[in-house]
Amino acid sequence: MPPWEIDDLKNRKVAKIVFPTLYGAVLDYLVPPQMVQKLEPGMRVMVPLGKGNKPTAAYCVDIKSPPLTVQLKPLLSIIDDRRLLDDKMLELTRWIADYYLCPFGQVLEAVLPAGVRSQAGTRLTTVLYPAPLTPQSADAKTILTKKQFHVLDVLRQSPEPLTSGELQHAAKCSPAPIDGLKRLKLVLVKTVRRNSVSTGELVPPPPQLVAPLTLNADQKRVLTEIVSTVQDRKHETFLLHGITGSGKTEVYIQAIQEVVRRRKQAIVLVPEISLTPQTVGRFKSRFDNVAVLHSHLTDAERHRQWMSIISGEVQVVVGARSAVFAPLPKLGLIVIDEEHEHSFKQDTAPRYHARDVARKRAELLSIPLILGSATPALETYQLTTRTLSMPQRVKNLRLPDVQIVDLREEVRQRTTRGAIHRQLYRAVYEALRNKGQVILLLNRRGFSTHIQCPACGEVVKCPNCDVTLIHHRSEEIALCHYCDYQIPAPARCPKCNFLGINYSGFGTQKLEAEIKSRFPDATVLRMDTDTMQGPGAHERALTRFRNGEVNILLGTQMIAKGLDFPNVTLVGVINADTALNLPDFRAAEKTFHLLTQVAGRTGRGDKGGRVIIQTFSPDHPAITAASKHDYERFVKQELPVRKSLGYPPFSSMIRIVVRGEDERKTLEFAQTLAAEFVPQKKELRILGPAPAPFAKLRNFYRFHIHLHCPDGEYLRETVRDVSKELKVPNGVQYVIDVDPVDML
DNA sequence: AGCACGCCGACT
DNA sequence: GTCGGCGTGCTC
Repeated sequence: MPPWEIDDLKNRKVAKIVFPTLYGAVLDYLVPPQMVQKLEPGMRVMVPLGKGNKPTAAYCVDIKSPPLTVQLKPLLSIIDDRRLLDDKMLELTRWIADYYLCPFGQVLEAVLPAGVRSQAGTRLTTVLYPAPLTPQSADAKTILTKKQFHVLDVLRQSPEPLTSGELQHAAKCSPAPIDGLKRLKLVLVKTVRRNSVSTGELVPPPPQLVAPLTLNADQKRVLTEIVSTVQDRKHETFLLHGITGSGKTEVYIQAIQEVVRRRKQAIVLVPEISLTPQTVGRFKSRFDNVAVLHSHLTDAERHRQWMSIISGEVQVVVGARSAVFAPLPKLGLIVIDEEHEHSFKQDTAPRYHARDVARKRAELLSIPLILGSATPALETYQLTTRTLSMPQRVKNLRLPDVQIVDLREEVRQRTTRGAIHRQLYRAVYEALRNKGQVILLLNRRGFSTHIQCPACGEVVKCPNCDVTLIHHRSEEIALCHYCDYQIPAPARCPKCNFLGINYSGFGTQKLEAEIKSRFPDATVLRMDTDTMQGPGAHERALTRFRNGEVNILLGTQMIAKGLDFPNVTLVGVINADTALNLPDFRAAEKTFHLLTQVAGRTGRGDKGGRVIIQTFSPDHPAITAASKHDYERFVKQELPVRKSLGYPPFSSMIRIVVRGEDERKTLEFAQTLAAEFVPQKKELRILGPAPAPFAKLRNFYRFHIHLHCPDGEYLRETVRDVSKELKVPNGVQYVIDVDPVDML
């Protein structure tokens, strides 16, 4: 090979390319010389793929010098004119793919919103611009007609290239003179990407900023600790353990203000349900430029927000789970509010937990992370070294008194046939008489939750999902809450045709009916997935409640979180046991969280507040601890249980769900898969395969395998190795869930 | 994940 | 003889 060719090869670059689909592979492509200058990692490119060299969009994740020998295909073109992911984000996505055992490309697709990938709200347009002055063009100019001269002048005056239409409008001419100028090469064309909807320089009016609130002693102490870490420019994960109503949000805001003063930026993650105008408004009233990322944005809006964020205009991003990927160029702090919420775990691949991704991102950037909660997840409690406590409510408000009602006793004495027993009834009555508002929690929607034939015992179930159908009285249907299968509510037993089929069990619809009949003068509002359809429904309902138009608010767990209404003097839990008896090792923790959170909705005004919990398990540690607002006590009871059973936070866990329409084939594969892990040693424990708690869902049979190991890296490595070699039979799929939060 | 290649049944 | 069934294996 002649030396100049070797030299030529040496100067070539190889792009490492990752595909959106394509099993985890990273492929090498040659960067053509004219693209070497422009291409950077974190841009997307078009590359030829496969024998047909089909042009395919993919991600450039790295650029290297090539080995001299290998034959590589050259890439075709560059899609993006700026980097979508910087080095740290690429490192973060690589970590996610590695940790959550999913293909790199899939992570990249999840990190970049669809609207950004499609460049929604922009379109390719052909624009005209004047040719630079040359001797030839000066010559050509002498033969121009008057009209052509005018048109060229107009285009020269324009600061931006114009489309043909725009130029015709500006120069008041037909296309003819423009065509003439194009022929003379005095006007040139190019294709650019433009906003398809002119945003009309949408500069919002600067917000009326509100002054900081005065902090109490606890808040000041906590803020000082956080601020000192911000100054140190190093990573630290803080657990901000503040009881409900202790003023965590104000601490976040003032910590972020410190960050903004240092010309850095912040992300605040909240559960989607908290992304109400109320919460968002608090941030917007304190910072000049807040971007809100919620699930109701259109692709074009999200794209515009994202561009605004990556350009550095935005100080604070407030958003749900995926906002952890917001591309702030000078990120200085991440806050996760209500960090124990399960909605921070994504339930489709990549199954990442925003809390753990945030921790990694904060580590990579050497910035602090604040995890805030009144009821921290046990993982967080156990694994966080810097805990900041705020054990007092603001304005010295007291936590409400909690009374436990033993339902076994009530049922034995047959005091009522309804859902509201004596003590709760009396408490509601008194609260209403004293002009207070009431919140009632019942974690089941629908009317009756159980339809059973007393003659033959048949229970009406979903044929696709093997769960009981729920009676919805408004539409007189029996509905599956998992796949939406529905039938008209049966009057006869579908099996034996007996006419007196029984409807039993309480859902929110039935509770609403009971309240209306027993408190006919009160205004009742029901909040559950059925009544809260459509954007803004949630907020409208809460506004009515806040304005006092509603006396009693009842609903599922969506009413338990974050609401701050001073006039709520009573919270009633209709049945605390619904979550307690689920086959999930976190059942007790979930129950404790729910009860503590809902109890915190009262006692936020000067009227005080009380809580009544109806339960069949009045002695259960989760319930007694919640009734005393005693987090430490719950933790001390629960951690030893987790330890003895080898559950998180004392071990890492991976759940594998195998599903398929053929029950035998599915089980066989699950058994084969589980057997692959048996020869593994160390402290790796294998449970299953066993039928998943929802053994059949949407016509798929489901089996799960649980793997536990104190050494999480070893566990992931093992599963990675096994799944690499695995061949999966047709009609069977499996899902790997690292650090699962949902065990159903 | 797609998409090609490949090797065996029912059709013009 | 051909169209097409979906099993298996590759994609720089």
